[in-house]
Parts: sequence; C-alpha cells; structure tokens
Amino acid sequence: MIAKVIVDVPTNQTNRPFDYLIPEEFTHVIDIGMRVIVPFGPRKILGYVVGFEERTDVEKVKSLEEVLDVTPVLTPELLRLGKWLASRTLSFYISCLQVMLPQVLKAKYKKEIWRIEEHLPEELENLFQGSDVLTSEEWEASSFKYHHLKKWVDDGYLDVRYEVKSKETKRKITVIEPGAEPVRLEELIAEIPAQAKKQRALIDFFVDYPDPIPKKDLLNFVKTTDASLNPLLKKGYLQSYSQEILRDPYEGHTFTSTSPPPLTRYQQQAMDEIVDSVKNEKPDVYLLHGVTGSGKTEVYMQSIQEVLARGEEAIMLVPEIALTPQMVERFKGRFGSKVAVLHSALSAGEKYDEWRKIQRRDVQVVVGARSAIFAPFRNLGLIIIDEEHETSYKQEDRTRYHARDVALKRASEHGCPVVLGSATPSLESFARAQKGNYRLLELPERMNEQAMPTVELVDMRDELHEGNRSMFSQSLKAKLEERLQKGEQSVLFLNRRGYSTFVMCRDCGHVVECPYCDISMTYHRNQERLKCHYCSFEKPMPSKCPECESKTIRYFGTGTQKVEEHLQQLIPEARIIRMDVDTTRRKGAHEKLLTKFGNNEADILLGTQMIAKGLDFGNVTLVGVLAADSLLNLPDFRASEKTFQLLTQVSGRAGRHEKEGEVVVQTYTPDHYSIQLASTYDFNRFYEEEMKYRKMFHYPPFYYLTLLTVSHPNTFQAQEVTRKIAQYLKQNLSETAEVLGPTPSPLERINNRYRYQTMVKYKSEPDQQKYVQRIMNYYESEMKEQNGLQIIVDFQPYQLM
DNA sequence: AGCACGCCGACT
DNA sequence: GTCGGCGTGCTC
Repeated sequence: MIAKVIVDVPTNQTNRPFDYLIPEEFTHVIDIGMRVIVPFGPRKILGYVVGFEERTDVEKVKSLEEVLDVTPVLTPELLRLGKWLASRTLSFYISCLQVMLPQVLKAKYKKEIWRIEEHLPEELENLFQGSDVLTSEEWEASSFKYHHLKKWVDDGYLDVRYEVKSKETKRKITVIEPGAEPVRLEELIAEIPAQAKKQRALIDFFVDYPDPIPKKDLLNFVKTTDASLNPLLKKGYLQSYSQEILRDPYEGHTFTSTSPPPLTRYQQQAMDEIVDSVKNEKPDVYLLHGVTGSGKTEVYMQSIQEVLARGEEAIMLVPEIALTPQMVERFKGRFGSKVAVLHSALSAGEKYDEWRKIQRRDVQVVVGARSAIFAPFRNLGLIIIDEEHETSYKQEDRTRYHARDVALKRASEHGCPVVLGSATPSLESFARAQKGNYRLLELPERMNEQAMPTVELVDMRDELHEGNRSMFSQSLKAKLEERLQKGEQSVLFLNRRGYSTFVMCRDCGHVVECPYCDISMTYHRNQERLKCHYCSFEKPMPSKCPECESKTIRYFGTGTQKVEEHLQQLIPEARIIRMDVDTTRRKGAHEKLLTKFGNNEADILLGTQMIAKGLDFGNVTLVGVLAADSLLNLPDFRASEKTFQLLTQVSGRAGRHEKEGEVVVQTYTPDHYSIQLASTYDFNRFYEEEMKYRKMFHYPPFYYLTLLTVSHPNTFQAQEVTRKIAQYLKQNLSETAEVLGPTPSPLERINNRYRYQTMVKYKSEPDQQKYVQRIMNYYESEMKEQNGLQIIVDFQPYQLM
C-alpha cells in the first residue's frame, strides 16, 4: 500500500502529495488525516496523509518512518477544506492544513551529529568529550567545516541524523482500579498478611468505591505510599493504567449554571427560523441584526441548545477582543463541560488540550476566535459568527482567509445554517441580506426595554475657541463629576490608533522616525524609549533634537497613560482603572481589572478597543468617547463604517440595566454622517449613505477587491515590478475590471523594504486566480533570495496598508 | 526549507 | 592544482 503525503515544505515545487510505502506494522493503524514522519531527501520531516493507493509509478519510493497519531488530526472534510482554502488564497496546501491545527502539533526539526565509532580521531574526541551526540548548533560553534564532517561521515566515524520532535505534551496520570480477575475484594483481604495494615486498607477502599481512582488521590486518601500499593499491583489484586488528562484553563472556577430565560417575541421569532434550518439541515445564512443589548447571545445559546438536543455540534466565533471572561462565563454556565474555549490568552498547551476535547468528542460546543472555525467536528449543526463585522475575522498573514467564507463553506458541506450576528452589520453582509442571499432577522428592541442612551456630540473646535485646551470638554467633565457624586460609573473610550505618541522638536519641527520604516516612532514612557510599531526597532528617548540640537524635544499625542494622568488631575478624587495593552498583558490581568470595576472599586474605566465590546455592567451610566474621528482619517475606504460601528458599540455599554445611560462623543468633525447617524443609532440611514459612496467609488459591496503588494529593498525595483504586474493584469482581465496603480503603499517603507501596490476592482473575474498564480510563478525565482522581491496577494483585503 | 551538485575565481 | 563562494534543481 502507498500513502499519499503532503510534506511540511511550503514551496511551489513540493505543493503536491508524495508517495510512500506503508510498512507492514502500520497498515492497520494508519488513516487519512494522520501525521507521519517521512524521509525527504537527506532529512526527516512531518507530513499529512491525504490518501491511499494500491500502487505508484514512482520508482525509488521510500517507506514512511513513523505514524504520529492514533486518531486523525484532520477529518476528510477538513482535508478537502484545506485544498479549497489553498486555491482560494493562493497558499500552499501544507500551510492551509497547518493553520487548522493547534501550534503544538507542528513539528520541530533537529539535526544531530552522532558518534558511530567508539574511537574517534583526537581532534574529534576533544569536541565530543565522551558524549555520543552533538546538536547541530554545537557543531556549528566548533571550528570544523562542512567538508570535515563529510569526510568523517564517509570514514564511518560520524552520522548525521534528523529528528522530528512533536511539541505536543500530553499530561498523564496513573489510575488504579480493582484487578481484572472476578474475585470478590472482601475475600482478598483474608489473603493479605495481618501485619500489612495499609494493604488491607487499600483493598478496603475499593470495597467501598470500586471505581478507578487517580493514584495520587488514592494514596492521599488511604494515607500511604507506593510501598504498600506495589505488592497489590504485583499480585494482580489491583491494576494500574495511565490516562491522559486535559489541562483545564478554567480549573478552580465555578460557573454558576443558568437555565434558558424566556425569550422576547423577536428573539423567539429569530430562533424559530434558525432552528427550522437546523432541523431541515439547510445551509441557510442568517444575518441577525440586533441593537446592542437586544439579547443576541441568548438567541445563540438557545439555538445551540436545540442543536445539541439533536446530537449535533456547534461553533460560535467571537472576536478575540470580545472573548471576555464574562462571555466564557455565560457559555460555561449554560453548557458546562460541553464547551471548549479557544482563544489567544491560553497557553499553547491549554489550547491543545481544549482542541483535544473536540477531537475526542468530549465537547459539542466551541467558543473561540477566528481559527476556531476549523474545529474538527464531524457533525456540525450550526455555526454562529458574533459581531460579524469585526475585521479580526480576516487573517492578515500567510493564509489570508476570512472566517466568514470558511464558515459558509463548512456549512454547505455539513448542511447546517450560519448565523451572522451584529448590531452594526458589515455593508457586505447587509447588502446580501437586502438582496435576499442572506435572511435578515431583526431584534429591534433592547431586552430591558430601555431606550438607547442619548448621545451628545461635543464639537471640540468650539471647546478650543472657548479656551479649553484639555482633552476633556466642559460637558464631559461635568457629567463625570455628576456620576461620581451619585456613585455611578463611567467608561471612557480612547481610540489608540491615530493617537500614538510621537516625538517632535518644538524648535525645528523635526519628528523622530524609524530609520527603517516610514513612520514616526512611538514614545514608551515606562522604559523612556522610542519604539517602531512595524519593525520593533527601538532606541532611547533623545535628550536633544538630532537635527538642531535644541533641548525642546517633546512627545506629542495622547496615549491612555497620558489621558489617565490628565484625568486624575482634572478629577483628583476619581478612582480610575486603565485598560490597554500595557496593563492587560499579564495573564488574568484583564479579568482582574474588570472584576475590580464590576465590584465598584473604581469610578472610571479608561481604555482602548478592548472595552468597546461585550462589557455589561449595570452601574455604568455614562460613556465618553474622547476622539471619535481618530479612525476617520485613516487611508481606508472602510473608515466611515468602522467609525460608525465603533461609536455604536461603545454607546451600547451604557445603561444596560435599570439605570438610564448617557453618551458623550467628542469630535472635531461633528457633521460627518458616520458620527451624526451613530449618535441617533440610525443604521439604516448610515447604510444608505455609505452605499452611495461605495457605489460611486467602486468599492465593496459593489465591487470585489484584490490587493497586490510588492516590496523590494530597491524602490525602483519595487515600482517596476508592480508596474509590470498591473500591466499584465490590465491586459488579461476583462474590460470591466479596473486595475489601479502602481502606487506607493500607505506605509511606503517597512524594515528598509520599499512597498508598492496595485489594486484590482472587479465584479466577476473567474480566471483571476489563474492570472495571479502565473504572476507568482513568473517571479518565483526572484522571490527566493532573502532580501529580494516579495509579492503579497490579498483577495478581499481588509487592511490596505 | 535544506542540501547536493557544479561551476567559477582566488589562493597555498 | 584545491578551497570555498554561490546559483540551480531536487526531494516520493
């Protein structure tokens, strides 16, 4: 028998299955979707079995070395999905398979130099110092060269061996249970010498509790040690086996279990439709449009309940940033041990264990960020994508997939519906719902029947004219103080983007920029250093201007840290919690800060993106947005959409329970339609306005986009290649396609590489993939060298930088 | 991705 | 002559 294997070498030439003989010992255990170790050239590498064949035409076929799995890590469906993904994103098949699996399943490769002769030449013996093996790093560090090695290998002193090390670590425990012989334990006691009290006690324990028990617990309970257990094992009265245990990231937490509350009329309607599709196994796509606080999560959870009742499984995706302890709490509380949670805050081992729960079919529900869409379920009944407009569902490197596309594909394979939920749907999805491709479900009312909080727009230009140069308007300050008096809480939102702190000389206006990238460097106060966001270059904060040597060099802009200081000055008695990347980096810090806020141990929560979503605190009655237009000025056709979405989400944090909420939005462009319409929660009008603009400028959802970014250390080369690519596309794509560029990328230089781009706007180009693939093949050889050419293709890009 | 092979210039 | 630089092509 021959196994078809996709090898772990992401290149064009190896982007196909290789044939391997299956050794006799593996013929009954090997299966499609398992990982294997195969010899490949002189080394050994990891591969994935994608098929079997009776025979092969390959003459010098080798045997595979080892089978790594007992259960396949990829289902046949996921293998097919990987192929589909590879063709859609123009990635290598192997990369698509790897993206579906937890990090720890990927291989680490080791090269070792082994002694195979007892007596080595003296110079070699000095290097080996009696040991049998050297790592390749140790060898490299020695003064010997490659030809020395080759000679010694030829002479039979040394051997070069390649090892494939799987990073997976399964935690194992030893379990003890009564012996296999069907003897009554009580009778056994008689046979134990009278002085062996502890042995009797052990058997006694099993008389009362005959179930298997972890050895540790048993010894602990009977208060004894291996010394008395081992004789019993030897005699066969008891037996032991080792069992894999799964680390539980939520060990020690108790989740209050909840039962489904009655649904509102709208919730019930939405759920009935979804469940109908579940029952009829129809891959319908629903767009659940519900205002913030309308109870979308409850619709999700009760729909999932129905799916579970049918013996099927469900995936629920949430944006990474919204995967808060509160969200986990709700799902664990409702579904208990039926849920696995996958998000980036887990350690690699914890992620693997959560994934194992799915593979072992211990769980039927997964709640997770983007990559959870690849959960290896075999019987999917429902896929939910919450906050479907979030851009984090698009992977921005290597395999540039969108979780929504993958969801639709998997749903059609499984015959199950997909629910896209949002208070502010993406224009793409809403347009599809309008056209009838998706089915629109509306939740127009908040569950507490409260009106949405009133929004006050504050024109910061007016504040400036009135002599208020601080970042807090008079109105916001007054309202903050009012909350403080009433013992209510406030949330202040600062958009970090477009708000980074740059360093400028007040004398000559010189701005400190990264020497390798075309952006200003960011000042980090804790370390007194300047850092580049893009290439992570850093240097100390200069004490004088590098241009004019003036000492008036200062940092500008506003980070959360600076806002916190100002706020504290403004309202000295306020207790402030700051949440940003700096204060939440440590594990569990996020949760800790939120708990503190929830316990009313602070008056004001100040933060970035991460506080915009999912927060639900009853005592929050004021939300402030410090700079609403900071997103608006980015070079991105979705800027208005993102601004509208963000303002709506943030506003939804106020007045979620009995108390009425209020929102203050500070802006320099109060007349912009995205800010105006967000302040009246008018999604439908925003949609109409924005659609006009998209139509006029030929953007999605009217047109599809493809972005090709070319980078090269030489600016001319980069531009020239981009020009040729654009020309080729113009010639080959249809008349209706628009090919723009070459233009310098919004970030023209990153890491000393110049970047140019060309963008294609099109309605339908069935052959586009083919042409782009040709371009990639044509430039393949030039892309090999480390510093040479790089071409990145992004179909349906979200990030235009 | 590694690694062998092979061709070329710069040296003992 | 040989050593070692790197361009080219292959891995079942």
